[in-house]
Amino acid sequence: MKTTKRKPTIYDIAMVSAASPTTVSMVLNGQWKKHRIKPETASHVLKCAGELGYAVNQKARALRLSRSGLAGMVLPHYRNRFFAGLAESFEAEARERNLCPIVVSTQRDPSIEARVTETLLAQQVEFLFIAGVNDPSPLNDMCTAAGIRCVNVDLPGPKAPSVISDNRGSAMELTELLVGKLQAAGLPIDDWFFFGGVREDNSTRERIEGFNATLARHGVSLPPSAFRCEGYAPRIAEQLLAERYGQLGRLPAGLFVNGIPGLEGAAGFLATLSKEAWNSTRIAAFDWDPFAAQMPYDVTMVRQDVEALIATSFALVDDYPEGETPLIVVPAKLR
Amino acid sequence: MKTTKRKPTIYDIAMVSAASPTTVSMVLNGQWKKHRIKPETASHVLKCAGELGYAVNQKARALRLSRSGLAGMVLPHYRNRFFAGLAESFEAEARERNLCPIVVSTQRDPSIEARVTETLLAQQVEFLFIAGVNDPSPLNDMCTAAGIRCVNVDLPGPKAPSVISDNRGSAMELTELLVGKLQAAGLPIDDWFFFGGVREDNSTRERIEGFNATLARHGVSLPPSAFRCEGYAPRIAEQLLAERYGQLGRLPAGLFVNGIPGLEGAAGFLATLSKEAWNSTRIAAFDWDPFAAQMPYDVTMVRQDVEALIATSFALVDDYPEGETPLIVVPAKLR
DNA sequence: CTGTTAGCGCCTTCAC
DNA sequence: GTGAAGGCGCTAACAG
Repeated sequence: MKTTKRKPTIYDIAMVSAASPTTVSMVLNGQWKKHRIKPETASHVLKCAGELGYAVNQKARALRLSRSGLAGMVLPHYRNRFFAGLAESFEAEARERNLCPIVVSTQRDPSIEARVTETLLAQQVEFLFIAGVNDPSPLNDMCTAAGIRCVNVDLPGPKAPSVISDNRGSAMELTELLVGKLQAAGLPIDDWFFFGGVREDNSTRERIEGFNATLARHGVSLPPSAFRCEGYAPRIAEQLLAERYGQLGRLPAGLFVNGIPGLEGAAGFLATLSKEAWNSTRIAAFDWDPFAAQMPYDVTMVRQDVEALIATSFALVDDYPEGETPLIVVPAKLR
Repeated sequence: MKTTKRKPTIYDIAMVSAASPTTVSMVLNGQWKKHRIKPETASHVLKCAGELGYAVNQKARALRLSRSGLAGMVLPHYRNRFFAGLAESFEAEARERNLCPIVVSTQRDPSIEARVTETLLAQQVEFLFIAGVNDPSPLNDMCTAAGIRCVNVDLPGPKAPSVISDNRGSAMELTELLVGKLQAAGLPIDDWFFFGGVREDNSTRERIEGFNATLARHGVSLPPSAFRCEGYAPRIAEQLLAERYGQLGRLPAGLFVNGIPGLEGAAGFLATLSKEAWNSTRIAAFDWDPFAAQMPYDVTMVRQDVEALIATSFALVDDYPEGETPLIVVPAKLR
């Protein structure tokens, strides 16, 4: 076994195969047909390359072609099915296009978001997808400054094209479904608690709007106290729900959990209750989790269509609306 | 706002700041102190760089220095807390070292595993961590052929240094704990079903050994029929459990679920049962999931120490045991 | 059909 | 203190 320290280059292959570097390069790129290189030469070169264990140095190729072959994506973390799905769809689609996916998590920390974006841009990624950050605009600015295309995924921003889920529509559908369940169970339809997420976030705002719109159609209007959106941490949701329970002396009939981390927290509190308590409530949640679906209480979740989100984003970078920042809305699915 | 197509280079900065490319390079690398460049020159260069929105081209730097600044990791997916945790710990640690993390998922598909590894090697990653693949050895060979260090994370292999969780020890602890719970509840300690995972996998083998060893200490020996390890898919686990339930007409007293996807499937079947059924069983599982922890039945999970796994792996690439392939075992935590 | 040449953007000796 | 020159590995004109 050769234990050469240095990796073989096309010059090594040229040496061994007694061809010129150019010939080797063309053969390796499969362009030898076009340049009418003798098949025997080609196969000989290929054989030598194989024996040397040659692999292109993408760095050098990238420098020469000024195409890195890298596709970048930033997202907050992988700890739930939504972001995990985004990451996996992104990777699959990138591979499909012979790009190397680089996805990096930011923990929703603006300073990490900036650093990561900088790193990715320095690596000359061919485009950047931005998901679940605090505010996409500064990152969008960094990209345009570097002349790199970017698209905001699932959170809109004025500085770049955005692809988002139909949060408003899904919230309406979900609420409608829950109202039906409450009525069927003989439970009141005007006794709700909406919690989790961040009020300023577009998705939260849209979901609240959809929720309210559907309730309004049923003649229900909720007081501000029925809404508590104070962050993504499960712990917060758990406390908020416990607090609400303390105030009412029971669970609200309808629980609208804005975000799966919130449901995680809520589950912690619900686990302390009895079956009777569970029977008197119906739960709606964004997004979807396989374990949550097996809980002993009634919970209906919305699964965002991550494949569509990613596919649409890729279509967008292919056909980039230079200068414009359209907002594309993708429907979600109910579970 | 400048909308130059081409990204600025150090030559652009040299032009604007009226210094030479060398000076610019040294300033940008923070080596100007060492080269006794005038502070005013330095700050002026820095200012110009900022105004131009300059960012180093890592491709070019990598080519020149033959250091890519990239750290690679492959894993099967992000859909559970174990792999999500591995990915996030890896990223954090890589960032700590000013490396750009590239983690790619393979869906446990050997052909994707090979392709991904090839891609990562072509990108000149400085080292590669390999987790949750089918068989690490071919990938290890690719790495050594390319002269790139690699370490197997949580699955050992003879071709590279490996860092794994103490599956045997944790399984023993977990089993001991479950036996205690069964005894306390007046349930039999010789009525078990062990399912999920893949028999050939090292982790499964180790867990079975630990499980059996602890039971043996309690004078219990299980028939082969008590073990069913036929894959990682939740669906399979669900079927196996349902089947076993059908055979016995009830749940086994002790359920040992090998892998969180298995628990996901098991949850699906358990959800169809009554509270009485739940009360007559105690569940043990690898690994940990926040929702599973809130289930209405008794489940004890092992949380693998992903931070330690990653930290140990990084230590290993720093101080690489050239030629040797040690096996380092890291303890896990019970929950 | 194949070889020569000139960079891609950056860093690092070595002169001045 | 600063600048000039060469080359990392690869590719795409051009010449032969």
